[in-house]
Amino acid sequence: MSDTTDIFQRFSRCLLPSDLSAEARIEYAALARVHTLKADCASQLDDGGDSLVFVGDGAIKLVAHASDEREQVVAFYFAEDLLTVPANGAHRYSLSALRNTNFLAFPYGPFLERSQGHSEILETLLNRHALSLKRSREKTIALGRKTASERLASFLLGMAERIGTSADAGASMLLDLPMSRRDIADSLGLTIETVSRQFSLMRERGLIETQGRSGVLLSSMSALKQRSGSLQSAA
Amino acid sequence: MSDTTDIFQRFSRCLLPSDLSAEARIEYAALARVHTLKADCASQLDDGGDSLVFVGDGAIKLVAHASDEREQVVAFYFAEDLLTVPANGAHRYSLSALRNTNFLAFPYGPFLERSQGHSEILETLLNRHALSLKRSREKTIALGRKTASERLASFLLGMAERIGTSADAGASMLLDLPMSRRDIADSLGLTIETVSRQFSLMRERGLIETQGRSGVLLSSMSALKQRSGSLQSAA
DNA sequence: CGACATGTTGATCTCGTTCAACTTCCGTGG
DNA sequence: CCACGGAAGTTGAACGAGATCAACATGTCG
Repeated sequence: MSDTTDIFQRFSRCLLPSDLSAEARIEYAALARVHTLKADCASQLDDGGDSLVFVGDGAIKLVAHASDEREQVVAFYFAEDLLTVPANGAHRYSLSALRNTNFLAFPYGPFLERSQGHSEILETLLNRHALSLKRSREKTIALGRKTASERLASFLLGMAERIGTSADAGASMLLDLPMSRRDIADSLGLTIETVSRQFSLMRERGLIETQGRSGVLLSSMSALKQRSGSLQSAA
Repeated sequence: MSDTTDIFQRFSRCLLPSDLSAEARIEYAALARVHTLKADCASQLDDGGDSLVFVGDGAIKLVAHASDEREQVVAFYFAEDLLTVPANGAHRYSLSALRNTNFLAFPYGPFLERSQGHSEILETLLNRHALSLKRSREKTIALGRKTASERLASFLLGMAERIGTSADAGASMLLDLPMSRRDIADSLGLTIETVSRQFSLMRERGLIETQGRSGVLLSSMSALKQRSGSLQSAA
């Protein structure tokens, strides 16, 4: 879909200041490594340091591997998202593509050095980090204190916000989920069976309709919000 | 302990560049609000936007309130830590002191505006955000995929890193925990009873010794790491 | 020293897991 | 275009880690 120059241009357009010099752009390009990942393929990309990743198109999951074959999906990312992949510490992190995906990876340290004094870039990075942190905290709340059905409701609402297409004036939304039930389970700290059962329950209750493996119609956003275990006032 | 000027000076020393002009410092000071919180007291501090908080001394917890009386401790913070408190969205956030605490609160937006063009400050903020994000992700892994005993082991190791005092050459460490069993439970997504039982189990297994409510001696850091559900190689 | 919060321990229950069988979806090749 | 096969998803039954309910112990502060 995108070739090498396309994706860097997209990055450039999304994240670099419009008045940045051509030389500076070239310096960033020199740091970037283009990755193309087919669906279901994983990428390690630990160069002895953190990585900064810009998603060109497609969809990926950031996975943390705890000790023995236990996987936790830390987050999902889509086109134009920016994320950091930690170097391997207490847990091993990897990126996997949910569908065919192109992304750009920068070594985090050198990227920051190159950005010394470029406030606009730093500010953009800061905002993206803040967004990641906010989402990570929401996830903490879900995993720490919510039931299986609340977690799934929160998940669907979160996905609707990011990749949903709105149907009748926002009362309902349509989702085309790129991730499998296993991915959802690994993201919500549940098993595939529990996720599947919760999908069925929601279907029975008329909250959602499903179409094939990936299509989900959120029939009533407000009802879903009520069942997501969040504050009522935020509905 | 600290008075108003003390805490701003500490902030200034920790986070502002050493070559920053006196005028600029005064501008930051004008944005800051000093808060003094007695142990067990909470502070809302939602001025219609996110807040940036610098902890002068003491210890605080960032708490998210899900719907009905369910609380999740999102993170603990100690002296010289910097954190963001999200404005109320899907969940309501508040800060509570674990012991008497002084902290500085800035409105996030204005702080950033004031920092326009000050790369050093932005970079510092960026690093602090990255640290918060890393910790939040570790927590996600713990809450998503670890057992009660692994969660407690991870928690104790994390606390040792931040507020522990090392005994015999690092093989064991001493902790003076400022938070109650309830706080620990709310942080780990467990109940106080489960946390208490896990403490007892660890004591029986010789992994820790406890002294009163807050004293914990981590007798064997390496054994604890093995039981924390992390990668072996990272031990 | 005494009172009451905080913490511990025990018995029972429950939500989500595990193990297992079955069904549906979807890509592939005839 | 359809039929086949395997992967993904669903459903059921039994189990278990942690929750809940309840009683008791201990630490800390007045």
